[in-house]
Amino acid sequence: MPTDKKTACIDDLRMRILTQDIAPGSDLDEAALCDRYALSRTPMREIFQRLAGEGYLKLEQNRGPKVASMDLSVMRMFFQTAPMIYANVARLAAENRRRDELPALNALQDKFRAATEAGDAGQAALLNHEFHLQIGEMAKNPYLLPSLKRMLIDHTRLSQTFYRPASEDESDRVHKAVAQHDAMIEAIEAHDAEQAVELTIAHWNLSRDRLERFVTPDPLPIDVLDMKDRKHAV
Amino acid sequence: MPTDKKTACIDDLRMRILTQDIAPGSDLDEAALCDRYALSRTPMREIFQRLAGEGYLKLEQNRGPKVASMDLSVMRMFFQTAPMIYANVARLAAENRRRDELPALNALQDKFRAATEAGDAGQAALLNHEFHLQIGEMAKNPYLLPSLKRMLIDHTRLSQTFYRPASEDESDRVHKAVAQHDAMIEAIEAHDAEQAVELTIAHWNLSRDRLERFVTPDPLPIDVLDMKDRKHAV
DNA sequence: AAAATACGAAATGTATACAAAAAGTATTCA
DNA sequence: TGAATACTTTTTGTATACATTTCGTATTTT
Repeated sequence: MPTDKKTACIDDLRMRILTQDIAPGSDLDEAALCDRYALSRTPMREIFQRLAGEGYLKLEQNRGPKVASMDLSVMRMFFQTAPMIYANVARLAAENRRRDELPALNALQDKFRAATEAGDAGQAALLNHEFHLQIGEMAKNPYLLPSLKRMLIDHTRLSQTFYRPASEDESDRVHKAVAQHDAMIEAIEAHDAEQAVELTIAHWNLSRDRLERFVTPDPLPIDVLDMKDRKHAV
Repeated sequence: MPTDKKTACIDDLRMRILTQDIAPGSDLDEAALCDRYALSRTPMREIFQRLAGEGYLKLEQNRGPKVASMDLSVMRMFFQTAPMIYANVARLAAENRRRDELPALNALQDKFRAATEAGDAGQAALLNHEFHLQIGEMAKNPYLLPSLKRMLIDHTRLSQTFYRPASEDESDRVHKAVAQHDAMIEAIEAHDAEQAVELTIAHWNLSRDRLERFVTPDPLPIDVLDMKDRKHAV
């Protein structure tokens, strides 16, 4: 079945972008990717269109696809908008979830917990992504879902360091995040919208500082950079 | 330049979907559209992918594209979510608008007013769409924009009757909507976020009742429909 | 006659050849 | 040497042929 090859390619590209294996802002080489995934140009270009629609890529006339960038001006909006989207999605998920959707959420949480305990940071970030995406699906709101998905792309890319705790304090943060997921599942299962919102805000506050630090790293020493390199560094 | 043909096709399809010239839920005939717009299948399929990404179409494996449907369960979410998205976009637009973006907004409002005065309902609805889209662009928030765009698709499709006032009372509504646009421009120009939010809520409240009535039309007489036709009618 | 199967026609998906545009390179001319 | 231009190569866009899947129809079988 050749279509599996195509979805496998899409999933792999998404994963590589989320883990920053393919860096924000970098160009994609159509021919190379066709080669790598054993697809011809036509389906590969359809994949680019799809990923662009989801916000992973940016397409322009007569040039190759670019991975969505994460400049500082956009990041400001990220931190401003995230709590609103996440909280409202959580509320709707608690209100509208179906019983048969809960096992999938629990399964993701189990895998997520295992990844954090195993210290597999990349996998933990991806499973956290899927966990919140599943909550998004349970909200049953086709208008908010695209915004949530775009937020989660950048959130996951930013959080690549979150699950690789450097200190005791940061390790404690990860444990707290896992516990918050458990509590969120409970609230959603109990149709407790207010609790789900409260937990989501707490969850956001827990990660915000860590994410912000990743956005604004220590500036490079300016004097050793000429103008050209400096432009690149920003 | 053959690319103009392509963007013209996209724009025309968007327009036809927004005006319900192509009905929600209906299937698109690839071959017929290739014929109509004088494009071969490859660019036409890229167009389908793009429009699907924007929420105009829905694509499934091995079947033709379908225009996004507007079932009642989705409409419930529409009315629940719209004020939040619109209000937040308006706030951000007032905060972040650039001076050089105001002329475009004013130009759209002029055309919009002219369309309402000329009684061109379809054009008025489309220009109202563009007006709010322009506000969305001015908000500079790539996370909210996709949600706004999806809301506006359904909003515009629902509002097809709004600008075709059947009574004196409804005509008054249209005048009020035009005046609210003027006030919103003023608030955005003055960087008055609170006022922009307040006006947006009022604008929403003005149209909500009218839209809701369009969602739940009088049911068709059931006894003259057999099962097959009934399925079609819903 | 009703259900099941098999066949054919239409559609959807993919590969590839060709066309147009952009980018890179070398050559010319000052 | 350096800027400008022409040429070549590479990349991007489009058309079309072919493969695969789906759907409608007719035939077979009970």
